Amino acid sequence: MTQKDDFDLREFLPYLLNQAAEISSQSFQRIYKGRYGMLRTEWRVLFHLAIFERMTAKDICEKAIMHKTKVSRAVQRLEQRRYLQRKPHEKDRRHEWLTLTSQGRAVYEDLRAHARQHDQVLMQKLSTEEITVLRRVLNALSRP
Amino acid sequence: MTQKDDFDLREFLPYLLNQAAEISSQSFQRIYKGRYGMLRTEWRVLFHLAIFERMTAKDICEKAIMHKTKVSRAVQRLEQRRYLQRKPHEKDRRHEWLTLTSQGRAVYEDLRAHARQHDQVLMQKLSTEEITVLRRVLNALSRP
DNA sequence: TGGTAATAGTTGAAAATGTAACTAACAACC
DNA sequence: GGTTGTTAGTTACATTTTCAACTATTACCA
Repeated sequence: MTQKDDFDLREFLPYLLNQAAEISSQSFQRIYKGRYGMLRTEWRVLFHLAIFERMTAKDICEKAIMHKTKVSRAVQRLEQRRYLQRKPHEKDRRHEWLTLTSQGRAVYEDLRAHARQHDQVLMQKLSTEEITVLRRVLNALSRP
Repeated sequence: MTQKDDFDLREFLPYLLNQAAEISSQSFQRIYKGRYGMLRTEWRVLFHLAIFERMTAKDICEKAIMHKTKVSRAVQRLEQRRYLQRKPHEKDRRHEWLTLTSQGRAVYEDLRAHARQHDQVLMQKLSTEEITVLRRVLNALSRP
């Protein structure tokens, strides 16, 4: 199994990004899955609602760059677990306001602590400057 | 929809990495899916076989950090399309050597050209130094 | 040697995701 | 005001992925 071709996968950004995303997500996944049986889509929605307090599904789609069916299903599951509530939108009844329940917020706060800790561990592999550059670059690449 | 919590998702690495990986993969996906009806797992296996010439499924699992069932199914589909061949492993008949057919290699070469081009476009958003740092950092984060 | 454990890879069922069609509410235009 | 188009969100179905169980082969070791 010796390398033959000169194309190096380790320089191909979509590949590298996926690999790094996959690996760096795994230990956090064990936490939200293990403690609350949650999926990736679900913690993302939960975090957005905690941070922005009140959003419609559409808002979440845009902020999190998730497809509306993913958001719809994540919202359903979070509602079933009583982590969020839907409230009617007075002006436009096509929308629904979504907010976390106190139970949902408690889950968020627990997960947030783990997220911070998880990030610390990841960042130990990097220098301060690398972290700055990485965040800037990833934000740039995240805009289509 | 105003920000309430002080936790910033745009600093949380697993989130950022996923976002960037997702976005940057999309346009490449259109290529391998559109031209060859391939899945992400499949181009990854194809590329590994092209680069390393001869591998077992296990080798691919390790290099690409993919689960063995994913690899197994990708191999099946690539075999059906006559992009790869299986050959018996003389020493240990639990293994199989996998190699690309000339047809598979042609597909690879086509996709490789698109991959390079795709990477060029992505990198236009970044400075030379940022690219260097990014690659180094992503490689570091890709090791569990 | 024989019996147990480990490994490479496959398969089937369940879970999750993607795609497209759908409903309900609003907007715009005549 | 009624017709047509648009938007938010849901649902149904097909495709993919995950998880656990399975086969076949080799390794270990008493």
